[in-house]
Amino acid sequence: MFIGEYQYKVDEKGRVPLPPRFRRELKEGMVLSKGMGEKCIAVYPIREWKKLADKLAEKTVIPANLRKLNRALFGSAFGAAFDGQGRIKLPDTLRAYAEIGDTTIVVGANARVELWSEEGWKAEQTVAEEQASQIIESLGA
Amino acid sequence: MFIGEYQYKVDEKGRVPLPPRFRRELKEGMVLSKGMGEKCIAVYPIREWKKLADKLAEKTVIPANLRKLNRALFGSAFGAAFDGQGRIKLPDTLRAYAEIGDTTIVVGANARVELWSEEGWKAEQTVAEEQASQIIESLGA
DNA sequence: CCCCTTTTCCCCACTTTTCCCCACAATCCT
DNA sequence: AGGATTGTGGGGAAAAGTGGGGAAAAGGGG
Repeated sequence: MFIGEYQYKVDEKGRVPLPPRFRRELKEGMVLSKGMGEKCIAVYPIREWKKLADKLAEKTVIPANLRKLNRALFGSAFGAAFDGQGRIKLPDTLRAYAEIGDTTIVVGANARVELWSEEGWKAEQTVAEEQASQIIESLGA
Repeated sequence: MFIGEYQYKVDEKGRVPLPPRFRRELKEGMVLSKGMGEKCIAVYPIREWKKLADKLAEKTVIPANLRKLNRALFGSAFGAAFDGQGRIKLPDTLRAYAEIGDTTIVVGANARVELWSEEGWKAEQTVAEEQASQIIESLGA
């Protein structure tokens, strides 16, 4: 389970360190892809990625919108691994898609990790909180 | 069950002691997150947090608002544990969110604990009292 | 086909931050 | 009043963030 919010610099070579707390779950490898619907980079542990891929493969009848999702997911996917310092390299295409400059916000989102630009994360946050309080109360917490 | 209201100092390193009475229930670990809707920090015993997380994980759905909830909840959540002196460290993002300076009010709220700024707690209290009297009367108490 | 240029990747080193432990002072309970 | 527990502060060791240099690989031109 990934939780927390961290800010890191992206160096001129496009490298980003991930929080040490996240590294254990990602050590076996990870897949980067476009965030579904949002302007962010999604980071899946290799195991979670496979589960996701299997779920999509099961559906023999594929509605058009799912087919689009398929293309967006797999077409934009890159494998990644840590260097000796716990950093990964962001592919230029994904970095441009998420509009990440020389700083990024790393966000734990349960089964996956997300990388945001500062501006994008701020905007997302304000929208999310209002809905969150309502749903939580409906869960009885 | 957490009850009572206590005032503590936040030292320059962002550490806060929790009331000794609370420590037994939190000894196995805790999760800090934004008090959804209110400007405070919510502290859940690890067991309570997992119950909440499981309820969300059940829903394999993809709706955008649930995705956003995931982000708001898990993104603002941080694991925490006591140091040798019964203190925890407040993450900077949460501390800023709750506008907690060098003093905080620790409030027992049944299944969870809440950390407030002095001003925020005062304001919340006056509002809460009015509503409480109404609700109690409606219960015939 | 070879060599030179450019890029990528890996490793090293410095600086900063974090975490853990110790110590003093005030308070509570007996 | 005495002892134990708790609030508060600070120092030191360990880990993490950041940047840069050099070797290996890839690409292009002679």
